[in-house]
Order: sequence, then structure tokens, then C-alpha cells
Amino acid sequence: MSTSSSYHHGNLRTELLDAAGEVLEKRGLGALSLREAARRAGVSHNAPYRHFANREALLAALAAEGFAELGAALGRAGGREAGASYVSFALTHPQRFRLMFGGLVSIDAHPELREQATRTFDALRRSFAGSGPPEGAAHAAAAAWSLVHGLAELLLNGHLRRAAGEDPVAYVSNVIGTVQFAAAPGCGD
Amino acid sequence: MSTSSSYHHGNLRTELLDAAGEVLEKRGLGALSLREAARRAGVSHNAPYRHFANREALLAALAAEGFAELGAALGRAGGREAGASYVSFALTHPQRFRLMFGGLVSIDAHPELREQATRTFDALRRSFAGSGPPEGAAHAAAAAWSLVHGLAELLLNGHLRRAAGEDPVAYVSNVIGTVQFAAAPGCGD
DNA sequence: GGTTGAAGTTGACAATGACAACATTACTTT
DNA sequence: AAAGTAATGTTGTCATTGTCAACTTCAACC
Repeated sequence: MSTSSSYHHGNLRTELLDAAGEVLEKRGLGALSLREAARRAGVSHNAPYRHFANREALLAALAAEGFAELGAALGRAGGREAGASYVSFALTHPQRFRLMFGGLVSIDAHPELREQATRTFDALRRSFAGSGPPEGAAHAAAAAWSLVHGLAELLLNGHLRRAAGEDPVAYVSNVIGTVQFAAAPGCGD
Repeated sequence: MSTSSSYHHGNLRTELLDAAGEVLEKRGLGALSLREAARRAGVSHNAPYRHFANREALLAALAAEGFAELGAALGRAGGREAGASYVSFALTHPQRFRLMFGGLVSIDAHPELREQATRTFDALRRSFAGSGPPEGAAHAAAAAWSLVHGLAELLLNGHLRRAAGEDPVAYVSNVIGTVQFAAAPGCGD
């Protein structure tokens, strides 16, 4: 139905996001312009402005998509594999992950992004809160999230060299396995 | 001496880096253009090209400066306070830190940056290697670095909320304090 | 003293983000 | 169903930017 005429696209916002997402992952953030997205969607250079206030708004929408997907991935995985799932998301969508956490788009400046991010962060804190008892819970959860987030970033940037032949997945679980949270059962406070 | 004529600046590269660094921290990476740096250095729009091949080369030089400074800070602090020192650097120079680890400049593509980064990374691994015995050393060091790096990033982005009135420095050490590395003395194998 | 090359300048061009004015279509409201 | 209105896309334009090319100035060396 939507394809009747060629003037009104009918689905442009979504297609712009798809096109932009592809450019983002394949050619990086620097190559991602509103005009390029418009070109790929087969639409005039100014059409995107009907759906996004400016370039940053498009980036914010991309980031929001990313947070939604990350949240879904965390939901799928049990609390136990949350860490592996987080790292896996980052390695599967490196540019998206950087966009989400790179600080280039202010989360607070974009309400829709803010809401989605908040939802995902809450899920995250919940996932990582199981690591300790109430007293140090907040700190331990922060540590767990930090560990996993840092691991993702450093892997993404190629700063961690794993031994030859070491499985990436195994590496992640090995690294995570070296730490214990202070109040976790089996290790004194 | 150097200020004799106004044609040959004599110190342009350094001044461009200083100007660019200021723009970077105060207005963010997006506002940092070669032309803006040139303007601030009181020089024509194309003068920077005598010192930097392109915009990315300038960014690479800024990142290299950052790595040098981070390395120095780590050297000043003992191995014990390496973590706090790392986080402190990130919080003091947020934009610089993001530039260094944001993946926007390819480290490998810029030899000078690559060398400086390698030096600093080696120092880093050394700092964080003290956390465990040889067998799991690499993994434990990776975990320590990841923890600290993630903590820095998440703090930078305002994703970790510390309790009201909790000192930032104390918070960092509290969070770090919740983890113990598997083979560290005082905790099971 | 003249030559040469590094460091800076002016001038140009294409790409981009953004604004304004206009065109076309869809939806609502009788 | 007809008209009016707002949403969606288009064309035109402009300032800014990165980058290339050609020219100029100056300092160091023979």
C-alpha cells in the first residue's frame, strides 16, 4: 500500500535509520552524513529533516536502537551470562556500541534516547546486582558493570592481546573469572 | 627571538596543539576544526597543513599527548594507586580520554601515536600485573585494567550514581575495593 | 650574494549541515 | 464527496569545513 506514489515514501524514518546503521557499521561514524542516508533511501538531501531535527538527532535515534537491542540481549541471557552477553553485543556492533557510550551524543539532550537508555541501564544494574549482598551491593554492581564495560571497550580497540589460539569467548570468561566480589560467598569480606 | 617577523611563526605546531587541546576540552571534538585551530593561532587556514597531513593527524597528535600524560601520571603514582590515577586522569581530561579510547582515530594508522600508546600500554600492563601470580597474571591484569577503564568511562558518562555526599575519590576506591583478584593473597585459589 | 627548501599565504572546489520557500499528498471535517 | 489543512518531500541557497594547487617570504647554506 505504502508504495503507491513515489513522492511520499511512507516509511522513510525507518529506512533512514537502516541506511544510517549500515553506513555506521561499515564505514564508521565519520562517513555517516544525513545526505548519505538520504541518498541511500533514494530521497532528496533535505527529506531527513522531516524526521530528525538535525544530524545529532539521527545519531541519538541510532543509539536508542542500540540500547534497546542491548537490553533485549541482556534479557535473553540469564543474569549469570549478562557479562558475556554485554561483551558479545559490543563486539558484534562495535560502531554502534561506541556511538552509545562514546559521549558524542548527549543522552540527556534527547528524551527518547534518555528513556530507552534509562530502561536498559536499570536492566543492567539489575543484572549486575546479584554479585553481592545488600551492604556493598551498589558498589559491587558498579564494579561488575565497570569490569564488563571496560573489557568490551579494550577488546574493541584491540588493546588486550589474548594468547594464541585462545577462544575469544573463553578469554572473556577467563578474564571475568579472575575477579571475585568482596562479599561473594566463598571469599572473606 | 622567534617573534621577529610575523610570517614564520616559529612555534606553530605546538601552538596548534595547544589551541586544539583547548577547543577539544572546552567545546568538544565536534567543534574542533583545523581552521578553528589556525584561527586561534593567528595563522591562515592552510598553515596547519605544513605540520599535520590532515585533520586526523592532528587528532592523532592530541591523542599521543594524552597517552604521554597518562603514562606520566601512572609513573608518578605507585603501582598501588594506578587505578585511582587512571580514573583521575579520565575525569580531569574527559574529552582527551575519549579521543584516546573512542576509536575515532586509528592508533595503528599513526606511527607516532602508535609508539606512544604502546609505551603507555606497557606501563599500564606493568602497573596492573601486580594483582596476581604468574599463572593467571595476564588475565588478572586484563581484568584490573578493564575494571578501571570501565569505571572511568561510566563515570565520565554519568552512568554511575554514587550515594549523596559520597566523595568521588572514595567512591572509586570503594568500587575498586569490592573486587579481589582470584589469586591475590588472602582469598581462595 | 644567490639558491634552495621549509613554513605561510591566497585562492579554489566539493561535500556537508542547515534554513527557507515551494510542491504534493494524506487526513479530517463537514 | 469537496475543501482545507498539515505532514512529507523537493529545490534552492548559504556558511563552514577539509583539502589541493600555486604563489610568497624568509632563513640557512654554499
